[in-house]
Amino acid sequence: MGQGQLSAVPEPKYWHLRTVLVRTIDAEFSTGQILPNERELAARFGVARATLRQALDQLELEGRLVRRRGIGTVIAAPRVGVPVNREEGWPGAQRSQAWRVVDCTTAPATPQIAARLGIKPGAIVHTVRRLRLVQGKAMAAESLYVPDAAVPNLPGFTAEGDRARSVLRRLERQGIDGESRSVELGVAEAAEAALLERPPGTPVLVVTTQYAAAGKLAALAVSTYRADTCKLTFGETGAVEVTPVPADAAVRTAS
Amino acid sequence: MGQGQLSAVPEPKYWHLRTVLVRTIDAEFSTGQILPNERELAARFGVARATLRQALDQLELEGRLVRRRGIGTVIAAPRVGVPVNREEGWPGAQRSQAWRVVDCTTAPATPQIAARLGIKPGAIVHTVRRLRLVQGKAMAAESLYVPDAAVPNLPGFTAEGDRARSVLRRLERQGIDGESRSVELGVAEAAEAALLERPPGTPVLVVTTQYAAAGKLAALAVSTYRADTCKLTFGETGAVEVTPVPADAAVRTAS
DNA sequence: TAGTGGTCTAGACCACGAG
DNA sequence: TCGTGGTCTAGACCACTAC
Repeated sequence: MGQGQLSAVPEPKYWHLRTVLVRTIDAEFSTGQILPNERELAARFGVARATLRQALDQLELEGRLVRRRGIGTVIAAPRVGVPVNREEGWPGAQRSQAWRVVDCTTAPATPQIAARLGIKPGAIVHTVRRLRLVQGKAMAAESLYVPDAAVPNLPGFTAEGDRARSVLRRLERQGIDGESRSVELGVAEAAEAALLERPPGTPVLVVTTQYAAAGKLAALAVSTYRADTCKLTFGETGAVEVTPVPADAAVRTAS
Repeated sequence: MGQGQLSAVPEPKYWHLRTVLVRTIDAEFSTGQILPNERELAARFGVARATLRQALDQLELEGRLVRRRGIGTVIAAPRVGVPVNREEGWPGAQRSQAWRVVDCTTAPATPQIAARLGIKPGAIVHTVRRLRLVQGKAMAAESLYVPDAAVPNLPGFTAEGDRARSVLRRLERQGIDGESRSVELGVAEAAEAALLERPPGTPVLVVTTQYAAAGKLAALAVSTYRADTCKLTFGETGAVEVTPVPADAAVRTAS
């Protein structure tokens, strides 16, 4: 691993440092390998540790590095392509082991949720929290909001696991007419962060899905995907699979 | 604006500070207003400026704040919903003023691009860079890679504006059979950052689209959307528009 | 010129993981 | 116990904007 000596350029040190590190990583390191520790790297490049960390922050945001306290900074595996579509996301897809129910609550809707569901504030809403596992790892946490009116006359279960299953089965049975989605950047709050086994503030891709059935909004799903390890994929009709998924990044840089 | 006094909790100061700031902003500030300056805020909450900045970093990542050097920290407007679909993205949609061509180059493909296009390295590829304007502001920068084989016998224009138009018109005429997309988090490199009028390292949503025509990959688009101001929307068939876009955030918190 | 956010430093201590 | 990354501090200087 080269020595460095940042030239006196008008760009910030941490940005130049990032560029140098990208080159070094691509050339001399491979997935799973551990970088020298931060204090040594900082010394090697002649910068303060905080400045080095600023560069590492960037690389972590890009999914190139994972930093583990007590372990070190390791080269991350390429991001996992996670299909986001009706088959994968809709509660009906119980057959695919993609989602695992965490818990389920039934309560009057908060004003915000009511507004987004298009129902009266205070109307009963079931909230099913689920966890999406990919290759055995928690990749996304979801809150699925279902107006009680959309799944009327639920059996009077007491166990929340039973109610969750009941709600999901109802949705599955009635099917959906369509869905509309949005994706934006967010940070994981405490609860989500815990489910995703990450610290609070972890960047996430927030996927908001509206499921329509019988001309009404049947459910609203807010899913937070780990931005460090996930690449959301949206397959579409008629698409031709050409690329056998080449390496991974470095392509945007190569424009 | 309240005084603060961070309680001695086991969570990091900057995270607690973020929570306090979120509440304060939601309660006492509205879009466009300017927060007290960083030095004063730090003093008010009894923390170092760096710690305060860590909290502000989070809020900026969430799109709640925009910090302008020489001006101050202002409350950001809600994110703009940006439609991402065939009508908006496909070069054929010249009628919509969404995209503006920046430049166009014709050159042998780099190994990375060749691999992703499923062509031989060194084969000729046209690269059209475009800028997506929403409400007059630059929201996304795109590199559209088109194998020369997909648009054969282009007229021998010299001006790159003409060649760009020519390539796009060809694509438009032949139409597409389908497309497949992926979305992931990235940071803006120097060139993209300049187009987006943001500093290098700005977080972006990277949308990669494969356009298929006649059973082959006709084009590959890599678009980088400003993560701070954009919410990507994917409209779908049969979807029911229920929400008239309520306020904005704060809903995920309210789960 | 004065005020803002952006960068950078040198140091300290803490929390976690492995031995 | 030791080494790692995570947090926090107090201060300095720079770059940009407005006046």
